[in-house]
Amino acid sequence: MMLTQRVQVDRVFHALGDPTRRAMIEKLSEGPVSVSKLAKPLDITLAAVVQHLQVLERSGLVRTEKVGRVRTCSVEPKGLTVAERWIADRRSLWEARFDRLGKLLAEPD
Amino acid sequence: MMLTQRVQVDRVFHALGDPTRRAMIEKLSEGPVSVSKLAKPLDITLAAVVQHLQVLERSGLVRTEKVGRVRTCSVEPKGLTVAERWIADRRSLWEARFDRLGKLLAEPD
DNA sequence: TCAATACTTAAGTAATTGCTTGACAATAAT
DNA sequence: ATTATTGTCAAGCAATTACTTAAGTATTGA
Repeated sequence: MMLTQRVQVDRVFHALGDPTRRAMIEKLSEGPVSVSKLAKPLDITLAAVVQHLQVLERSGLVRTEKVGRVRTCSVEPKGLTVAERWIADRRSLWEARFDRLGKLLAEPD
Repeated sequence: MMLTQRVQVDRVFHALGDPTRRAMIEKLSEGPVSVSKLAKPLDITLAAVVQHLQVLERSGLVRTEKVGRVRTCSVEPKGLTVAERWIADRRSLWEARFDRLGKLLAEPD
């Protein structure tokens, strides 16, 4: 199912907006870990971590897979790409503006 | 005044976490505008826009200057760089992991 | 000078969010 | 078979956040 870009951007930036969730992504960038190992350094309950994990999964930033009783979490590179592209798009817009401004100053009427 | 990176990252991603604030940045990417012009398409009150603007300014994503009675807002490129770098750092970490995994698979003990 | 414009500020409200507790299910270890 | 581990789910609470209203200030225009 192909979600609109807008909704994807909304979810990704909302997910990245919370410092605990970013800390989780930072940890996962080093490699996949189980939910409880992910929770250990976070001084919140496991239940809270699971809730953050749901937000991260729905955003596409994290992928999880359960085998036996342990769920293993890992970063989903494509998720971060959504955020990267949004930022790059903004940058290209103001850079284009900056270029036009430069030309205008260089070649005054 | 040199803020710690962590606080900057917190503020930037918190600011980007709200869809209205992103819409404001999208508009500002096209060029500087006054507060009231920025507010026009946003179907919230001017006061609410000013509050979002304060968040954006404190995050370093937006810069404003008041001349006469009109405050002109523009994007601050350096702000987006903070977010870009955080993402790039995550990416480099899991790419390094991916490389090690590749070598491990290519040259089995 | 009087009115309109362009914000600003403070206070309060409503919605969202992050978190906890407690009960539960499934799997693994002894 | 019990017991411990690992995670899930639902309900509710507390803090934060987004927003509004209402009153005010400073600047510009007629």
